[in-house]
Amino acid sequence: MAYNHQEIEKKWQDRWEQAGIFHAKDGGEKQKFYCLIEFPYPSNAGLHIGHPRSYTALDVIARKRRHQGYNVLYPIGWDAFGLPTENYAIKMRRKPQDVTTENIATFKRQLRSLGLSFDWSREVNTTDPNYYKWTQWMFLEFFKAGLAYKTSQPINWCLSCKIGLANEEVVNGKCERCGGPTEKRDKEQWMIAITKYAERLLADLDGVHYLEKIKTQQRNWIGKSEGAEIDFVLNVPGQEPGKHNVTVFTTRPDTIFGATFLVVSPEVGKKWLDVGWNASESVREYVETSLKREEMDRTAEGTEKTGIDTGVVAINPANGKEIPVWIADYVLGNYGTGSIMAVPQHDERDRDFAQTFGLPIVDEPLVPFDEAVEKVAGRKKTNYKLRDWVFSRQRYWGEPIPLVWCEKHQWVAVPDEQLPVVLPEVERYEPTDTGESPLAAITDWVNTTCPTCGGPAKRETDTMPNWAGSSWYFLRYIDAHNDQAFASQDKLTYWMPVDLYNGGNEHTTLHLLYSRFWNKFLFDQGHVPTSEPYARRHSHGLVMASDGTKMSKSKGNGVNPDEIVSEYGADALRMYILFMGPFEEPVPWSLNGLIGVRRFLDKIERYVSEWIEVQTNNEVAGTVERTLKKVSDDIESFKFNTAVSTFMTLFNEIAGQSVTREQIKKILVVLGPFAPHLANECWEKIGEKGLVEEQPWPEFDARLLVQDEIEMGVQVNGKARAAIRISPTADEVTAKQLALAEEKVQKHIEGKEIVKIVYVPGRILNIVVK
RNA sequence: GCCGCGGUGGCGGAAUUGGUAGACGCGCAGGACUCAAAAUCCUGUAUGGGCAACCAUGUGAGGGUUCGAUUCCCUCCCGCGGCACCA
Repeated sequence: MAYNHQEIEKKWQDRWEQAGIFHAKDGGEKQKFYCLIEFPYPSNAGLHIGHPRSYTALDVIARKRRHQGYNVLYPIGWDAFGLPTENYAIKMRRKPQDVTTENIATFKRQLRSLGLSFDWSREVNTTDPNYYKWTQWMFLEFFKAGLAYKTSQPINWCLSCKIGLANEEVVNGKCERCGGPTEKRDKEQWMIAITKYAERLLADLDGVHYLEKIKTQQRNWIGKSEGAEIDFVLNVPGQEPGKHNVTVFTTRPDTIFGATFLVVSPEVGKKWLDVGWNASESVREYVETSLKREEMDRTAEGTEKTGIDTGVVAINPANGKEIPVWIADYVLGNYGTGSIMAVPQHDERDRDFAQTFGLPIVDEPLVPFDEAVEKVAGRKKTNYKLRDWVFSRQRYWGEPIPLVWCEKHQWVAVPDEQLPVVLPEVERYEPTDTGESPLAAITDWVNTTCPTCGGPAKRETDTMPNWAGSSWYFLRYIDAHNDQAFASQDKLTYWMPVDLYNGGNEHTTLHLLYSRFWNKFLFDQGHVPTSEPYARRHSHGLVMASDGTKMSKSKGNGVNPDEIVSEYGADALRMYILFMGPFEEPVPWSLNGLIGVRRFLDKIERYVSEWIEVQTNNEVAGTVERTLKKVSDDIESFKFNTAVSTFMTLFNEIAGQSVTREQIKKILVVLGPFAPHLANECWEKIGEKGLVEEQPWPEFDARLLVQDEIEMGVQVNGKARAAIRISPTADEVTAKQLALAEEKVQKHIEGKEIVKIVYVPGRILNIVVK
């Protein structure tokens, strides 16, 4: 018989709530443990079956820590600004505010049904003015520190979202959100100077405990490279020789003798033209067309190299030789100096180019790096691939940027006491093709007075990207209802840093990098106590559809968590999602797999129902202890799948016999983090009082962990031939005797000479014969 | 191209300071219970042969080290993720 999950899950969820046992205390004797999952984006699609993977895994850890006596903070909130909601609201002709409220209610109901041990009293919502007041305040801190600046620059413009994107949001030239094409547009944008922190973001990775692949990915993204800047004197036709020069960046100054031409990017070419370079018509045309080419097109794999000789000649400072200067779009305008010295002998791209255009390739000897730099009067220079963060969005559903433009005083920060600058509620907020934010049309709101001089002024109408609110939410959980500060210093000092943070790999170079930066900045301003926000970062794999492909709305191959919970129960979903495969890997969903886990839970329930207390059961004492230890260890190493299978093995072994009260209690406590509702139900069933959650994590009896007798393999010439029952500490003579007594062993050594016996106590005995 | 990870039954996956490969679950087959079904329980389930005791083969391919290799080394093939003309 199956147990009634709907009844018992509701029952225990209510009891937990009444007891308030998941509320973290801001201080006290206990050691703190701050456990964090990436807060969800409450889309109108509702909870995705993948969400519980991360949440239950950390729920298991959070619950275990509470048993172990920690003061655990496991909070939850909503990252609710953003495009999908806005687009949906536009389509439905509704207000994003209302849609968001509804979506959050749905998510909340769904998450609550899973029995996660969140501290709901600290719930945060990035779209709540009481929250974004502080997001705005922090932005102004960046502004006041000179790290936020407005500049006109080519940005990635998504044609269908009608929005400017950060570099990180453009994947293969396409919009990361909608997959649509992007183009370059010149636009005034607020930027935040994350590049000022490039070195620290890189160096401080050494001091945090992140999965190695996460560190590697961040390192690559920051892309540090050390080299030198070198000046080349130019001779421009029709101009006085030596009047101009060009600076190149290279990581290989040691190859400078092999430099046979220079290449400047079309962007640099444009600058030259702008200052009056009298170039040929074909050069102008090349610059024009390359600048129009989409990034994607320009950088795609296998793209034929294009370029044009400028007629300008440069002098190689190493050997005084004249070399031609070309313009080519394989050189990027926004990296290094936008110009390079081409060494076809040592660089594949330069060689390609040289071969395409018949430029010389010479093999010159290398000179030591430092010597080369000195000889040509170069300057050592470190460059990073990381770019400054495009912080403006021309959309409605985001935090207004709290700045005011005054003709006299230029950009002026809205004073603290006037924060938050509340997003005005309006009827129309569709994006515009002009690239202007919809807020620009609300003249009542836009027109204001300058905080400095009281004269007429206009509000900034761009909003922040949704990475803003998520860059600091972990700080707000610490003191979610504080209206004097984003959080009190005492509480921040108590809780920071986050001890364990789990989230998706897709955020490694976005949210994870942004929030590290944001926190470091706040640290420098004296607002937070730690330079790094997260002591440890782990990640989970996606839950795929049963055919191994990504779940998607259009394919209709998704799984609805509500249906699973109502039909099979939260405990079954929790335990299955942990069991389905290694936590860091993507794993396909299998309904049969889930049903199998549910069968196992029924088996537990049956076992406990039929349980009759016995005074001793030494038979299984070791098995029980080893299960507890293995499950404990597996939780620490994120091996939830084998933890679940260990429980299955245990129940297979104790089936048909009873265990003592102490034994069954320990089992239920350790089961608790995985299937908390059922564990409590069983706890009550065996006549125990209170909640499983109030029990200490069981201690293991080390003596019971050791088996006095094990089955050990016996090999002949490395091939398994028999197994003997033996003490794991038996001496070689005993082991040898037992092994040689085996019929199967005798058969294989008959008539042969024993050359050697390898005996590893408790592991193997190998008889080598010839 | 570069960086990282991986390749194990029909399927998801276990096992690595080198030590009986295939735990656990799914699926499948057979049986018990039942008038029957569901549920549950029991048995079997890498492959080939004997079709039972057993023998041989077997962790992407090929070499190597070792008493012993899924695990370490070399060469190669395939898949996944990230970066991608960053000089």
